[in-house]
Amino acid sequence: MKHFDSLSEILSKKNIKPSIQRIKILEYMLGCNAHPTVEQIYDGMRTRMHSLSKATIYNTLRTFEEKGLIRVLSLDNTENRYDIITSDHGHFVCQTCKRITDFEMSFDHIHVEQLDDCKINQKDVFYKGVCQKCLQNK
Amino acid sequence: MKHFDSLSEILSKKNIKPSIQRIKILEYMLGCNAHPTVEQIYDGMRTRMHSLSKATIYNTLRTFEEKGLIRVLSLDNTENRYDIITSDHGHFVCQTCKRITDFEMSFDHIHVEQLDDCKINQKDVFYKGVCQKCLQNK
DNA sequence: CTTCTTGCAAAGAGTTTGCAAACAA
DNA sequence: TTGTTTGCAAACTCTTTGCAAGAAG
Repeated sequence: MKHFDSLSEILSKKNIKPSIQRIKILEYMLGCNAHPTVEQIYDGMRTRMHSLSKATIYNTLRTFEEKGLIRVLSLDNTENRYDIITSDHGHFVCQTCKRITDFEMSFDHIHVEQLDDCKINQKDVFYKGVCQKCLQNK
Repeated sequence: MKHFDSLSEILSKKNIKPSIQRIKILEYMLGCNAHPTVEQIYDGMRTRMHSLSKATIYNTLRTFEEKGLIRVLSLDNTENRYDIITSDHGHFVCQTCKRITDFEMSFDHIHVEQLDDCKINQKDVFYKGVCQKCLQNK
């Protein structure tokens, strides 16, 4: 199976029609292990795709989110960051360099009795602070 | 000790000069056990305080955040929500009614080795889903 | 007097939307 | 054809900022 086909299949399985733009954006998100902003996606993709509109990126990312392909990280009401959903993990946000690092953690043993009657769709853990690199550069 | 004095003292202890507006906003935040938006604070306070500017609320809340009095919950890049900092707790966000409920949880036993070299200032846990009430109303 | 705070209006940042053209089924 | 997606520009929402007037010490 070719690379391109598999991307296309990921989309189809989620009931997203696989347009070129959507495939390329998915490819970008999978290849990029940061947590890019729309701006970064836009800049990063324009080298290879000349006519791509930010509106399309916004729309595509929203579609992806609705279908459960990505997670939107809204950290401080500035730019959103986007994260391909893989396994359970927490996010560490460096308040200095704004970089986000994933860290492994399982949510299984965090049981909250108080929420037994609610339907829980998503669990997010954010730690905020200063990363090692920025601590050293002070 | 009078009520007003104690509010004023809370601010002074955090090195925030206790202006009328700041005291009133603090009072509102303490009395309100929701997680209000700026709009809600504005509406809620105007009944008792006629000349109050939104800019002042924004500025005050930012000051409060910087001094560690409140926490800003940026959930989806729409309006921010503001939370008086008390003890450790998680937040459950109902995606239907948008209400936020606190739930008790301690972060102590969640140790992440990977982050040992980082300075962690804040830990946030968000669960998102549908609350009991909204599940019933379907 | 000097400094900090308030309130208004304007500016700014990020995101969404309306619509015509392009594309796909 | 018929419906969906794209791309541009304009609109929109929330937040911040500049500045003059006011309050506090």
